[in-house]
Amino acid sequence: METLERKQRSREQTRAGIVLTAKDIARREGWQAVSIRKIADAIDYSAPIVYEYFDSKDILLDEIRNEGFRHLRLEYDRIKKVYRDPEKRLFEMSVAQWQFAVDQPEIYQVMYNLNGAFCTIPVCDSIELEAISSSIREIIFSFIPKSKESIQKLYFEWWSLSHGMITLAMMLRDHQPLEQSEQVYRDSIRRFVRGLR
Amino acid sequence: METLERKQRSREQTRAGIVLTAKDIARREGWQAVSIRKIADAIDYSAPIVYEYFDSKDILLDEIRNEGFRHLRLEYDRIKKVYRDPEKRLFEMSVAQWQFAVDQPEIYQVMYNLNGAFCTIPVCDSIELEAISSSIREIIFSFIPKSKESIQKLYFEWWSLSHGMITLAMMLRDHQPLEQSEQVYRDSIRRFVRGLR
DNA sequence: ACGCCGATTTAACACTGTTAACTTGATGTA
DNA sequence: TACATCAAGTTAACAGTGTTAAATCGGCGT
Repeated sequence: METLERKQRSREQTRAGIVLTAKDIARREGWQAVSIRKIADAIDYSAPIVYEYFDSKDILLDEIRNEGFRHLRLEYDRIKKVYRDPEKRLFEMSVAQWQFAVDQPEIYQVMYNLNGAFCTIPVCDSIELEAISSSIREIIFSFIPKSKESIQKLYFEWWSLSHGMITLAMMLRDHQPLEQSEQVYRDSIRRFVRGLR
Repeated sequence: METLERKQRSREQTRAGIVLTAKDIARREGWQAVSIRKIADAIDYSAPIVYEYFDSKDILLDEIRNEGFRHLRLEYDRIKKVYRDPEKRLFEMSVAQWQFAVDQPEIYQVMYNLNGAFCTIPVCDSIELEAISSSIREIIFSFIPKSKESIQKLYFEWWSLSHGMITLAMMLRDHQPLEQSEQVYRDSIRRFVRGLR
């Protein structure tokens, strides 16, 4: 008989396969084209098998979303290790967020329910998101120690600026080249960070 | 026999009814809950009737989206008539955009494919959007006459700031009261407008 | 009375998420 | 060897989706 670990390993492999193909379909055809049956076909199983790994499509999407936030958090941790200057840190984190959205747009979409991606589980409940949030707030605090409310306000401003530019840059990508948008993004973030001083 | 106008009037009424119920369902249950059959039921017709007025769901959504942009443009025109100072104009237009998104979130959602709303017709192809865009760019130009590229850059910055704050404020509404977000919005827009000077 | 025409509906197709019921093959036991 | 058990996986079904072709039905003119 096969050992229990062996079974578990194969379980984790098919689980990973489900997540992978979901992202793959989303990347190529958009999230509205992602269906359980299509995923099942791709991993050579029938549809109900997918439900052995994820209780619902919603939960699958939530998993992918949190995977995205986790990835971003790891990037942030890496940046925090490399740079000590809070200004540099915040700038590099912003750039990392841009790069993430450009490299894996389908993940960014499911994180914020953009462009046909739709997960009913509230984003704000995500622990991963909370980790990211406090990570950024911490840095802002580290160079202007103010009240919780002021930090929250500044964090909201930073997030809005970054998120707004990313989503609009995606939307206008045929109308305004991404490199140009990125330049504006970097300038704006730099100005924002300077403004914190 | 009924006159042709009479027929046309009733046609336009049911057409308006379709649009109205679509928005109504979206407002109460979200865009992912809007279906042709549900709309048809609400206006006491069978599903195929809807297709007499809109060739596809996509086109219906596009209509609603453009209605939204048109509404916003009218607001902008009104503001331009009331105020002469470009700074005041841009500020009031920004506030109008905020108010619009708060009052009719379902429209704002379909305009930008947010939260389950999904229309495959590219937003950028909308003439109404173009009208709005040039309206804003015109104002920015009116107090800093620069090159087309610079104006486009500033417009992109303004739009990102506004759109980013609106979408995140919606997302965080349970976590951070809308009134507070609006205050931050007004402050940020004011700063942006000042910065143009 | 008949035929036409336009308005409207029914029925169908290929999908969707999701679940219950079934098959199938391998294993352990008498 | 024969039988029971059990897990893995499949089929089939339900209610819903967008969309379209075919059928119905009522009123009008001839």
